[in-house]
Amino acid sequence: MVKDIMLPKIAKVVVDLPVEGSFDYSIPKEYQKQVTIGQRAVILFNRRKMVGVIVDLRQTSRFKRLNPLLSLLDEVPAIDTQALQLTQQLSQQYGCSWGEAIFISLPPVLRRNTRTQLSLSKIEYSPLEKPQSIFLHDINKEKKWDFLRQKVHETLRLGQGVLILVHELTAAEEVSKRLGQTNVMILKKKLSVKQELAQWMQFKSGESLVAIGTRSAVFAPVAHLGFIVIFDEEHDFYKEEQSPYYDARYVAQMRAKLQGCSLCLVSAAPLAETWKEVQKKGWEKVSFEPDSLSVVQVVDMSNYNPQKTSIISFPLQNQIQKFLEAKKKVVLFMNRRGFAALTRCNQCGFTLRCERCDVNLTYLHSKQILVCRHCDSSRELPKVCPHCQGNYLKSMGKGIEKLEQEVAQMYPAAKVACYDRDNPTFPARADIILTTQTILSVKEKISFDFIAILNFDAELHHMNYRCAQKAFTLLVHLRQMAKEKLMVQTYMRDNYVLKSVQAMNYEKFYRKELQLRKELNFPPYQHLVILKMRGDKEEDVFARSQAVFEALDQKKPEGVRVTDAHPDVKPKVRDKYRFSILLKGKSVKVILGFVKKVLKGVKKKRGIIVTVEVDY
DNA sequence: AGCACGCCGACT
DNA sequence: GTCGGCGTGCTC
Repeated sequence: MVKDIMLPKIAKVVVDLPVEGSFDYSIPKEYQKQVTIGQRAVILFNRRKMVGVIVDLRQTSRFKRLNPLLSLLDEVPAIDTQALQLTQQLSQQYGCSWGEAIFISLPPVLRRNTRTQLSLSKIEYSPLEKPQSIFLHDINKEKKWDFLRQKVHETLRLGQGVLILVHELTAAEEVSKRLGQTNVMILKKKLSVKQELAQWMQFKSGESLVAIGTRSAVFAPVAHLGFIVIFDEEHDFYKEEQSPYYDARYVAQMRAKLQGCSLCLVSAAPLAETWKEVQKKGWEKVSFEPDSLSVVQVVDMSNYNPQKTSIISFPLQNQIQKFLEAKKKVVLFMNRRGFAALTRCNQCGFTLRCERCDVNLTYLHSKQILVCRHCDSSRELPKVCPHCQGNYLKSMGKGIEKLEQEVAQMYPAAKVACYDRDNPTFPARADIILTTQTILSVKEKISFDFIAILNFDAELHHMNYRCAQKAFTLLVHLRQMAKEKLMVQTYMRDNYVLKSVQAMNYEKFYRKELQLRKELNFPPYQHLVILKMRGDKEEDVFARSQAVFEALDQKKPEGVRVTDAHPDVKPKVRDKYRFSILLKGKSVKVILGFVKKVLKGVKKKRGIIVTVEVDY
């Protein structure tokens, strides 16, 4: 009888909805002995059958009438207490409900009404001595792998697990190969329900001790986690594209702290945020003798190409000739995909545009189609002008496919090919490769004799506080990939990004970059919360944004800055007009709390979706 | 998120 | 009179 009183009667349950707080359910007698925190249960929520997660157990509830738990789905908690804490922190940092955070951390199979028979790891493990935070400067390929191999080996010897995050799946294969461990599991996308479940259980049971994967792998239930590695943290791929817009790098750091495990960031050109952390928080910096460095030659285009006649300057032509004669590979880098950025009728001036996004369509010569860079929709190139039926459609604005034709004409003896997201097979046999960012995905595997960046300045002209960082990262990586020479064509030869890479002076870049971030109140000194609003009618979305802005501006707490409501970088995508408001301040928590309060107070408007993003 | 409740305009 | 639009609020 006494025992019976101690059994839990009430379960606090959260669901995958944007609602704050948990909900009380009575636990039927037959479940009271087996119920635990972290199990999933089927519940009736607002007359709907849903899957919820039990986050607490109680004896009493302040509610009179409770619905019962309909059934329990797991024998052993699907989510352990540390993972629950992690998701709670995630919800606070990225402004979603705890429930949404929990469900985003579960693999899609477990978000649904599926039963599991999980078993927990019974492997013996030794506790950690002292968790380390390591920054591994990726400037010596072989020694980098030696270091990581040894670290991973050490961790496994203690019976602890390893989590490795990569920016894309192709890199996972390479990492797995380099580590040469047997109990490695790559978290692939697009698995069958059965496979996905099997993979999840292999980590829970300790059968696999090393998880390698992209973004969502940060939640992999690796048993006795002892070591987290993040490769190339500077990639945008670590940011989730849907709400909650979490950042896997940051979540990994939260997880390391919670779990008391070691963390290692591996990067050739880390984020300024990381550089500061390493200096200020006394991270261990591991840096080896750098591999031999290629020469950097800067071509000042205002001297060599004042009339802007060709994107390939004379010095570049000379170099291409020289390398081709020596039977060496040439890579020409330009960050513009496709053939033409603009297709217009020379008779009536009609320009081919995406109706749903109001942007010019990009012509892809390789696929003979026009694509929209915002919504990815595509259509065939019309034979005649849709407006005047004339025969004068003309393409303008060079992409790498157009360049391919020009270069092929200039060097008829050379084999020329494109490598970008539209031509994704690596042209191994080409003499001259025209490429975009895509080239970075072969960074670990291939290097080239000569790389030229045709239009470096384009990298610096984005309206984003991270653009200098991105340009720096790009330059460093391309310099590493070029065995002999990196050529940079620019009109801005005195820019600090270029200067720092020329001198390979990391300190110089980060000092300047951090100073600018500080002056302009950007991360890591202050945090950014971006409010995005979208809807069908431009006036309505703007009116709502304006109303939200006014309310924010009126009640903003001390030290928080709010910008006007302005059209987004992409003002229209898929027929939805988009506006944003930016908030800056020292504490994300304070800003998010404030934003939530204000949004509750401002009148809602039908069909307008509001989302919140942090630090991007 | 989704679903009910409730309050105002044009219809058999 | 009432059907149905949409703004508001709640979900244990």
